[in-house]
Amino acid sequence: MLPRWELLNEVEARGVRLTAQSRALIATIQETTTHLDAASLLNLARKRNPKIDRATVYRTIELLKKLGMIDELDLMHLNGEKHYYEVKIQQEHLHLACFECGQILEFATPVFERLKQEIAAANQFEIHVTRLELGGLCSACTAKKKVRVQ
Amino acid sequence: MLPRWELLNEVEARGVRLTAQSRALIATIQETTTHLDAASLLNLARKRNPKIDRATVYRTIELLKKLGMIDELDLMHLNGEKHYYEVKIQQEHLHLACFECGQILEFATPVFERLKQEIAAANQFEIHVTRLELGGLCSACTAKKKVRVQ
DNA sequence: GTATTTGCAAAAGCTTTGCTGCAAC
DNA sequence: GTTGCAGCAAAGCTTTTGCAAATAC
Repeated sequence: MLPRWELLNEVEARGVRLTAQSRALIATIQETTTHLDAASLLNLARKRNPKIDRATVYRTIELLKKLGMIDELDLMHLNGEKHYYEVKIQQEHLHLACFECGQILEFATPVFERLKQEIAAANQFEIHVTRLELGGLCSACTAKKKVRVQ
Repeated sequence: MLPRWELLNEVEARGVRLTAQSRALIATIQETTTHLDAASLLNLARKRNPKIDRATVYRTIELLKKLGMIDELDLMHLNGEKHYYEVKIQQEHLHLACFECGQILEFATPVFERLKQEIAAANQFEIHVTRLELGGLCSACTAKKKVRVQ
């Protein structure tokens, strides 16, 4: 795993004061390695602090987004319109969503970095956030499909 | 402008029967060059056929998506959670969304094609849909920011 | 004591769905 | 006469917001 933000330390290092609730939420995001949506995050964080409210979840997510410490994903809207969150890691990566089995693959390559540089240069665009998502069939589901066709 | 689907012809060529309503909707999508959301599409299409309903808009969009003739965009959710639609063109391109002025830039480059090939090969993934969106500041807004800072 | 942040509940925004009736062949 | 699509209205899902009460310092 590539280096991720140490969320709690980083946030407080920036002078933001945290309450018990947002601390529980941030700790939950930190230790969870799957892609969390707001509802799942709420459920998990309530194990640490049962009185957390939905509104606090969204407000904490908003904070972490503003600080640039988490990324918001759509994951091709495979399961409705909700958003997913992940701690930013140093190396930008992309998400492959399988329409068949719902699996999410992550992939990083230097070509992506180069592409970003080209985009920024060609358009004089200052890139803050990147979201590259691809939908299709993972290798397992492609294989299954071929069997079916034969 | 790169070649786009001739939506009406193409859809009917695939044996789909269209009603006056979906025909009006598809014609509207065809001739509109900006990124349309469902509500704007409805408003525009009603000029051709005033009795179109919202549900028909969504059902027609669904059809075109399934046929792979339009792409669905989020445009970094600059204006809420709605989706935007555009007729697919042969060359894949990406969208740059300016957080400051809301402008959407489009950009195409062979590097993106190469990246997709690499992704497909490395993951044995059959890519059906691609969504690359970048958020940040366009050149004008970057310039303004610099002036302010000086 | 003052300034924030929370919880609650309600609203908002966008999309989907069930059902009845209309339309197409 | 069947089959299916449209319109309508309601519901659904996720996110946002206003406000009074609670919390942090």
